[in-house]
Amino acid sequence: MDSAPPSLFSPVPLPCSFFEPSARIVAPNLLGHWLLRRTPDGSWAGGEIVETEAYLADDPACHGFRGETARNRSMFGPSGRAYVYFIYGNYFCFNTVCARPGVAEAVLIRAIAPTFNSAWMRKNRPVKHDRELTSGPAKLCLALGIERALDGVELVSLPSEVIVAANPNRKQFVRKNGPITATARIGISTAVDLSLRFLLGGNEFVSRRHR
DNA sequence: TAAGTGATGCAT
DNA sequence: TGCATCACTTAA
Repeated sequence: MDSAPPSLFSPVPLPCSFFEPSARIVAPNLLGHWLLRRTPDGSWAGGEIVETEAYLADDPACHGFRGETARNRSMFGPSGRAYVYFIYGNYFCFNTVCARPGVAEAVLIRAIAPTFNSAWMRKNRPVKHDRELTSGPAKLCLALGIERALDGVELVSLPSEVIVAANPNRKQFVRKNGPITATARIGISTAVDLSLRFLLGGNEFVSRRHR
């Protein structure tokens, strides 16, 4: 099904309009679509998004809640771009920017299935089992080589280093791994009661400890 | 369960 | 300028 040779694979990026609604809407809609990273040989690595979190403009847990800074600038830009930030002195996390310019909303990608070019991802992040490869927000950034240089890049344009592409078989993927469930978000200390984490509980690559 | 890691942002 | 905090991971 999803195992076509990466070099023959021509993904179609999701359109800008996909990311224009509130992150609350976009976050569940992203489940089952593809997060893809261009590799040095021009092929694609990545896989199906299986866990997301929405961060909203009026949400104290959102990095943009207290206004624009150098760090969160991309969140205030147009939708369909990446917001990549550095955290805990070691790691990067990857978001898709949503809503219109000036409105700081984004979707944190917390886990993907390592469907395409997992050999390349394992070079970036050596692990015993594929299960550990991309089952967390910083894990997938390591596996895909996502770092600060990719902050702000267009996710809707094929020449980009990172894109979010339409999975033509999304419906089947969601049916097989779903239903989509919503829970509280992970690792935050404010707005802990909001149900803005979305996941496909039947998929083994959902982040481990918080299934 | 806790330590590691350093940028970030707000208080001083 | 200083310091608490942090949308995490790993080793134990």
